[in-house]
Amino acid sequence: MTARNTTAPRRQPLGRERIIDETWALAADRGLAAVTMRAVADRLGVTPMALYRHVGDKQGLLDGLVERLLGEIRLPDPDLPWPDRLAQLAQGIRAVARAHPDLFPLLFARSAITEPARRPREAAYSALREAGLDQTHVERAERMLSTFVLGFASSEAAGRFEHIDADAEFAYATDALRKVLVP
Amino acid sequence: MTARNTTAPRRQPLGRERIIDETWALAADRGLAAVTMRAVADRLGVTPMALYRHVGDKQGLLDGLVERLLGEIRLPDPDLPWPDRLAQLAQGIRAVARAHPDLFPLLFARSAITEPARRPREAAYSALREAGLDQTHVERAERMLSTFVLGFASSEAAGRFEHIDADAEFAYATDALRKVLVP
DNA sequence: ACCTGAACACCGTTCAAGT
DNA sequence: ACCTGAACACCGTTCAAGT
Repeated sequence: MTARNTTAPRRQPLGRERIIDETWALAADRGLAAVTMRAVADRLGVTPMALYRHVGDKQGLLDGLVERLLGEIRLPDPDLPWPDRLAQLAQGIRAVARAHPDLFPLLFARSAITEPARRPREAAYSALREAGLDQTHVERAERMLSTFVLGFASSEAAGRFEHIDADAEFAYATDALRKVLVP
Repeated sequence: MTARNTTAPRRQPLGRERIIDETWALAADRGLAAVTMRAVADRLGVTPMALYRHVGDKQGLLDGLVERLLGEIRLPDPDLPWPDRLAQLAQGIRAVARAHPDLFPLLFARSAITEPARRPREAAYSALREAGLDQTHVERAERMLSTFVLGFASSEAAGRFEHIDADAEFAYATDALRKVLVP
């Protein structure tokens, strides 16, 4: 509420990177609801209006969070056999959902086609190609797997699998799905 | 913006049912973003404060929308064989997602355990029991199927499967999933 | 080019008061 | 019991102005 950074006014120049950094930090310690143009500006010791030049608008701020969220997904070790790579990627996505339960739903609204979603998707493609699928089947299998994994992770983050052995169930289901998609 | 219903002041008594009716209508023709305590009150010719006694708070309004959303799911014809019942239920869920794309994500945040989610879930249970699964496997299969169907429907509503034959892909994936879950 | 100040048109919610 | 009026503490965003 009171002005911040009055003793240390603008060390670095403002810019998208620094704004998203602070947005991410704010979301991490106060939750998604606390992410407002005003609050982010406050943390940067700047007027809300100053942000508009760099991030467009509020949605631009959220896009920044989606980017970071996707960047947080640990990519699988490329030396592992392909089934392990798929499993590791899926676990990486679940881990992000658990670490950022309130941010995770943002992935459902705007994801997939955007650039930052490419790296995890390519990791899945690579594993599925190595499994022997041709390109059309690789793409379809990736869509079905990611749909299930995102759905599962969202459900988990929302507490839908509260009293259930989610680890066992997830392992079982992804294994079964994989067997169907990769005959 | 201007006062409504000034010529026809409060015909019926205010109450949760009537409030949620109007909320649903508002969401249908102006979108989820237009659903505010003030706008709903305005449509009812009443002060925003009047709503609090009946719906608790803003979240109570959204819970009402979730109820209606679940109520919109067409339940399968009980005379059909179980695989068709499952398919019909899944299509019913997709249909709701397509009819209310901006409301549908609400289902992910708060669903499953709540009472209004019971009817579609019971329909799935019934089909899976008829397929010969015991109760533990019925519940697990339902969780996995609903996770996939909700994820697929959300993705579709968000436009993730824009240039893809979603019908074919959905049929293929749910069929495959069913074969795995119901051996 | 980049930031500020003031303003506009909103929000959800509390609280005391009216009937 | 049920609703209102006024107020509080916020929002995102526009616009003209400053440097």
